[in-house]
Amino acid sequence: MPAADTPPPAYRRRADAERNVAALLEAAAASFVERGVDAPVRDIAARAGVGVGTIYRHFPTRADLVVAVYRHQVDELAAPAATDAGSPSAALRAWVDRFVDFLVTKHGLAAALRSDDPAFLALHASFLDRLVPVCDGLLEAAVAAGECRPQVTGYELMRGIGNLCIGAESDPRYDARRMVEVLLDGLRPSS
Amino acid sequence: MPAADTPPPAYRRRADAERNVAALLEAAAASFVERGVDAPVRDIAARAGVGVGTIYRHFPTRADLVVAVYRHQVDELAAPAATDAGSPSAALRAWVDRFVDFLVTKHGLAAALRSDDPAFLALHASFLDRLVPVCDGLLEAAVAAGECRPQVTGYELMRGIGNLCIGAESDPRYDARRMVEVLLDGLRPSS
DNA sequence: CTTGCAAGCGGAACACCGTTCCGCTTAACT
DNA sequence: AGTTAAGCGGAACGGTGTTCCGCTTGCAAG
Repeated sequence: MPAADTPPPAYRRRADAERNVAALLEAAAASFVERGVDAPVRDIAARAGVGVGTIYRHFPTRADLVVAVYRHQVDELAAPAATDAGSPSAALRAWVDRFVDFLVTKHGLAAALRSDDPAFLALHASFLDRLVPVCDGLLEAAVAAGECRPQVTGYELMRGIGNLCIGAESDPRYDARRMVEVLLDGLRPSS
Repeated sequence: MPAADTPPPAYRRRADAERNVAALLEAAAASFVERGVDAPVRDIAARAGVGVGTIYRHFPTRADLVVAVYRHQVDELAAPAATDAGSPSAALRAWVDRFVDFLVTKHGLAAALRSDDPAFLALHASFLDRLVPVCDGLLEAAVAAGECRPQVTGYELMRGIGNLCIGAESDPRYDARRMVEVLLDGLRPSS
């Protein structure tokens, strides 16, 4: 499975291949916006002006494509917060807000993270490997400061937040942000 | 769309049809356990010893089949609690526990409730119509007693709980029950 | 018991999807 | 210009949901 995004891949890729990968990433991003991360392979290929075989050559599994499309945004989530939040729990809340913003704007991504479809398996691994340590660090700091009860692990918290974001984009009566807030409130030490 | 479960359907159904409906319900229930509520139509039909056309005749949409299979359990959830819980918030918690138990033991049902697949549309309506009033009543009582903050609607709470149950059956590191507990804790009045 | 009819049935057929595979094209280096 | 293999396209396959229509059969009337 090729890196598919990092500019210097050890030994050069052919120029047309490079072009196709770029076109595919752009086409996939557009299709994901319009039809969600389950957008049909053929649609993406057609939009990029390539055959379906070309998709599978560069992105053997759907997860590879999704990861590549959202690589930069995940990088930003994995990076330390730009501004100081004042307290460990405020820092946790700020990060969770960013995470929710990311998920809520991606059709079907939150659901894909919970899918047992083998094509999405690598997605769990990739996203969680990157983000769970961040979440865990923030959570443990808040716990150490006595601002959170140690009820859940960082992993569980991320999964719970991800779950609360599922379907939010198509249900005007459901406010994922508020639900996540309530979940975090549930971690506050009892009076 | 036939009632498919109530014994007296106004004008009698043919005896073989009645047998087939019963066989289908049994086959579907078994398939749902083994392969989840997305079990292939052909599998269910084969198991019941009927053709696929027969499924669609009695259950035009997958939602109809799912609703029929779980009808009794939903009825129980819609019925008032058998025992007095002591306080409105304890009653809410008890009911939520039952709801979670129901969802967690059904492969893919929680996810189906969030699916935007048109075949599942009627599922949202049916389940929510039955259960949201119950949840709303319990929640409002708890709010009135000052045991819950009025942060969310009964609808949102049910959606949130349902979401927290997605994928729980296949992830040993994730405890849906505990997450739901935390969510409910988030509704307690702040110290 | 025979007959007529429509409810009901089966499964072929169709549309769509992910995925694989292989013969052809073409970039890149000599 | 020649050589080579990386890369490409899209036909083909298997699995799905869904529709459709000719045949079967329960059932009631004669």
